Amino acid sequence: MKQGQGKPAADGECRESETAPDLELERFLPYRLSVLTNRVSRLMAREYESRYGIGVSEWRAMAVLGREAALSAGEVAERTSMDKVRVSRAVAALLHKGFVERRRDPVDQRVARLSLTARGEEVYRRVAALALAFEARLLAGFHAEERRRLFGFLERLDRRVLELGAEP
Amino acid sequence: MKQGQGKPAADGECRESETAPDLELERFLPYRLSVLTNRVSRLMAREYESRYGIGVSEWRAMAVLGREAALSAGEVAERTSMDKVRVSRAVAALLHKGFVERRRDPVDQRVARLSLTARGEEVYRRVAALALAFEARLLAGFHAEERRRLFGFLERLDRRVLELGAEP
DNA sequence: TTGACCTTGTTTCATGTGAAACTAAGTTTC
DNA sequence: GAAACTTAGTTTCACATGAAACAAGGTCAA
Repeated sequence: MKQGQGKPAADGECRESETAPDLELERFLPYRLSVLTNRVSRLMAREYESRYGIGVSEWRAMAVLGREAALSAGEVAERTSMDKVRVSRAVAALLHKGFVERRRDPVDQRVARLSLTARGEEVYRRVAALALAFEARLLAGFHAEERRRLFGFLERLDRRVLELGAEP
Repeated sequence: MKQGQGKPAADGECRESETAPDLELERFLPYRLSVLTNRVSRLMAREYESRYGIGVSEWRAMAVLGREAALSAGEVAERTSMDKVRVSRAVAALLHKGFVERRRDPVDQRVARLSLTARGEEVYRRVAALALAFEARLLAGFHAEERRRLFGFLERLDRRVLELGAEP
């Protein structure tokens, strides 16, 4: 099924810039990451979206507010790696659903202090449990050492991509 | 900066379902994958978008057509893990830009056989080279054994997520 | 050969996204 | 103390996404 009539890249000659780079998507890291990530996200989101009616952005905001209350929108953005627009919308939705409450910071009227409501806390606990269970199933075949290594790799790649993004 | 006033989860008691699961986004695999992937994709896409005016979907379609010509849209979808809507639009854009040509399959008039044009081939070669160079920079700190391990992990996770998605 | 069904690919529609413009509040400078 | 600047968060706009409806071709059975 492979190699319908691809480019075997001939052997000898190699006209001009016709180097025909050997790029196979299956072995290309950005592609593999993208496909895997989308599958993981979709599968997990499906669960809490259908059960609790919240999307990924909302869940991320709740996840940080569940551990640390009275954050500003900007702090939520930092901790979730989302931009401020996405946070703004996620928070608006959560306010509307009654999972988050907002009060203006008395010292600086521009910032809004965000916290989970009682209902929000409840949902947070459930979704957090769901999420951890999902992760556990995902990593079921990995023993402790492998998990460490996996996270180590992701950590290194993340640092690296930030470096590369900063340079040019 | 951490632990503004989070939930230290007390120590002894644990009312009702108040198990307060310990979910820290930084240590949560789906989140880590998502953030890393988005950074990688954005950074790389920026390069070829600005230079060659093609987006991620278009690039993926070209990547498979560059190795294997006369594919149907459905086959492109399979090989790129994109759905048929995305492929349809990517192909429409590539046709418009003159990077791809389409001819109806004489045997089955429903399917369209897609191939890169000469210009498409040229762009394919350049973007492929760009992509491979980018990947090389990304993996610069990984020696061969680590790369193998990394891809092995991704492979296992991918299989696992497909299993989990198929079950329920 | 005609009618029921399936398959390929496109279009519609409702939603999510982020860059840039914007509003409101705070700070600085002279 | 008021113009100039900065910062927090929202809104606008233009575009990407995917589920579902659709059109057009193909297959199968009676």
